[in-house]
Amino acid sequence: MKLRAVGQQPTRPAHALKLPANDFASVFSQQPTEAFAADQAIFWEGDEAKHVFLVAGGMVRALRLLADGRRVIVGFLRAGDLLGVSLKERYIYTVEALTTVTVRRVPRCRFDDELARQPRLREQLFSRLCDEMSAAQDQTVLVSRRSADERIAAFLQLMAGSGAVPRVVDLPMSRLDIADYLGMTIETVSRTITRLASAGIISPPGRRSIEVLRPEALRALARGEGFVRRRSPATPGYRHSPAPARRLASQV
Amino acid sequence: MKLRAVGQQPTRPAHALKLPANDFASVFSQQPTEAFAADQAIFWEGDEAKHVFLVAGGMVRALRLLADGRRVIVGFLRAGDLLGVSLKERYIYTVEALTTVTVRRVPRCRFDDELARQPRLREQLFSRLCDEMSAAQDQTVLVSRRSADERIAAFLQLMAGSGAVPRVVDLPMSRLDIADYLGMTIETVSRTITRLASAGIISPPGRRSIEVLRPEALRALARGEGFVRRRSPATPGYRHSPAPARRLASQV
DNA sequence: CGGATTCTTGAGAGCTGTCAATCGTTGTGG
DNA sequence: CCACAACGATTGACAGCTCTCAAGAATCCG
Repeated sequence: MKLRAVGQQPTRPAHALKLPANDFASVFSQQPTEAFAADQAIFWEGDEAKHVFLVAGGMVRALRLLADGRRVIVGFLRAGDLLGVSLKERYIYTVEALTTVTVRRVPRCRFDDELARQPRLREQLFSRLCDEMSAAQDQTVLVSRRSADERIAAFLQLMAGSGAVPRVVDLPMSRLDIADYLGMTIETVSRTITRLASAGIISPPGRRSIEVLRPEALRALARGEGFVRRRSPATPGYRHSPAPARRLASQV
Repeated sequence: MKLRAVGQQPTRPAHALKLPANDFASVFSQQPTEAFAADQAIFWEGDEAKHVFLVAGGMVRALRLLADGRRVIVGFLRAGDLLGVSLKERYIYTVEALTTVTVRRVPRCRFDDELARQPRLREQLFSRLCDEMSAAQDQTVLVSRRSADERIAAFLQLMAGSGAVPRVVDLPMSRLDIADYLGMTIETVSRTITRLASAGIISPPGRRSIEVLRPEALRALARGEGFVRRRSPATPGYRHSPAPARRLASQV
């Protein structure tokens, strides 16, 4: 099971603040790093979960494959994130290198031992699981109720990280990866990026990076405040689709 | 954090099989039950997570509200499921009674103590968290890549439970709840049920229950095998949308 | 029995997916 | 160093599924 979604800072729960810097790195630090080339699989969904991995560098995608070839990316993970904490016999998703990636691994039983031995490690793990859970639900929300504009905006924010949105956001993944994460097609991803660009919110990007011109506008979009408020929360006139869809361009 | 999705049997991981029947119930058994009427909230997203709850009877919905009133149901939980194991300071979703519900609660710190004291409780919790995670990703997959037919079929299977699909599936929740769980509108939910019914897969239901006439057909639909296989898994001709959409009726 | 609520059904529109062609980049070989 | 193939990304035209809006049926409940 992956831990800590991309873009979330490694927040420690309040009660863990004063602990010694005893984090997962220590469990893995003795292990050699292994390198994977882009698009190489690190493990597959359904494999016996014999190891737990820590991403040391680069970025990976976690995905599930449907019977007919449809693909869903359930997360992008980067340095510091854990892979394969399935706590079941088998991995629940496939993990593939997105860039060149280095990881360290420890046997599952060893990881469990450390957990049993170190209470604060448990706390950290629980905390990460919770973040993870929250991120998974965020993705569900994103994909089930938001427009293409909102999805792309939210995605850019996610990839920008949690701090102040930097001027330039790096996108190590292909359009297909983005599409499979957001539940869209590459064409719609492309069109949406173009639309946001012509609205002046982002700038016509290099292929693998995007410049954010108006962070507030992006944030507003990502939060579903697509320019117009609709009505009072919940109950009577209940809407399902995102926004009365004023054209983006009209707001520049 | 909710645990164990509806419809999943309470599988114990293999290594826990021989443990004494030392499950979460014991932690809660001393606590009095509290009752909630339908539509009453048990706790809200963002509330300080002071308690952990065990559902004793009835069914609840866990949901997230978007700023504009859009609602996403992230799970339906029933007797035996845990509520509010957030492991963070605050609950990450709202929980409301769907039917009349009884729950037991223990203070968060007490729950943590028990966890610290009882390794097998930890194992169980981890196991449940993993199931939960898996269920959350299933929902993402469902909502991001599947047609209305497939979503409803999968939903019915989920509500039917994991055993042999019973003849009659009970649906304690409203169409709106179903819609908000599946990322659709009530109209589409309704139309889809009608369509499945006229295809002879289910029978024109009572409002809150559905009879499954052809479990295999339902299962095939739910698994994305919507009657036609498309092409070889993954790679070249990569499709995003569910199916070449032969009319359902044509297969009766 | 009557009002209110929920669900169903209908007509139409819109957003996103599909198919397809073009553009631009990357990488290879002459 | 340039030509060209291969691939990814963009753009266009069109279709389709689901949403919106609206009205009517069914059910619930007082």
